[in-house]
Amino acid sequence: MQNITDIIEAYLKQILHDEKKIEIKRQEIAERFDCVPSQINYVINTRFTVEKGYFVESKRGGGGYIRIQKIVILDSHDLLDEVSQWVGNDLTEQAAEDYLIRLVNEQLLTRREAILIQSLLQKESLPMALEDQRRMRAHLMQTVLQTIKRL
Amino acid sequence: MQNITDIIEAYLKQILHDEKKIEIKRQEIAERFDCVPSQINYVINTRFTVEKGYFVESKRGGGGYIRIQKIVILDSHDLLDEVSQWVGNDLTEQAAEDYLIRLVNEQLLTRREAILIQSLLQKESLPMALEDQRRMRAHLMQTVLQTIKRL
DNA sequence: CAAACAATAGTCAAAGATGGTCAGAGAGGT
DNA sequence: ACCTCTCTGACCATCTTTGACTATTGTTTG
Repeated sequence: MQNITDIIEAYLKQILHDEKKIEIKRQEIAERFDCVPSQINYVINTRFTVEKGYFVESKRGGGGYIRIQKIVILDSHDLLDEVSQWVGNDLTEQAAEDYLIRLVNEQLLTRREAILIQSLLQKESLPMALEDQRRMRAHLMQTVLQTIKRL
Repeated sequence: MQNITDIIEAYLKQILHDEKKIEIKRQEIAERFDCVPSQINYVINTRFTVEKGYFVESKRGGGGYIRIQKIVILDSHDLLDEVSQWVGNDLTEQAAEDYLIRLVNEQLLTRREAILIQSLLQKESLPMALEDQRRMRAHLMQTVLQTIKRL
């Protein structure tokens, strides 16, 4: 945890813990953490993705900003359907993990359950060509999502 | 006990005696013991395996690490190993269900967990030829059994 | 108002920083 | 000699950091 990305991620998440939404100036954050501005894009692209449950907007030009919001879904059924849509029929290992963490955070799964499922979705568990693997993983994830509904 | 592998193994285990989990930088350890970095992989692959009760994670790139965790040994490990033997590399849907029920009865899984896993092992979730299906099911079940050990 | 200028943010590819793999050399025991 | 375990290094994979170039929006100027 001594790489800048993790530090900036922690900083932003700590704020998001209290506020529901934050608005930053890319340049300011970059200065505060003494890094190049595009580093901020990297943080956002890797740590504040849809899979992880964030919604990001931005505007360029004078008075520009980057706004990060935690996606709030009131009804858990909706969340399941939405994740189902995002998953589609192609899913990487990383995205699967992100979704599972999300489901744990939304208390639709326990940590144990998520770990079990994750272990089944990792590449070692799906011995087949990469492309088939992703399709299979998506298929299994869809099953999980449907199963959660009737638990 | 004069080879580096044993020395590094002892060093790491001594730390793991106090801490439940350690996180190292491959390069640092290699330097400390004056060996090539890949030596560390050798140590981990031969001395910190799942069979020996360790769980290892790692990350590459800036801020990378290797994390080693001791798995808590349950008395039920025998049962898990036994089931693992029975399962082998061929498993029918019915047999899978029976084993899962057994694991629930032995309180190694909750009912919910078993249902989730079962849904992933049913034929609808494994779209492939029957024979491959049974092999895949066995493979996934083996993963489950291993994973339970570190839950 | 259009053109120039200023102020932001985005993209992308290259470089940097780690860890992983694997085949072959080396060492120790039988 | 032969076998097994250890050690090494070249090459690979993945994640992070940087910076040059691009795109968009707001402001000023002719």
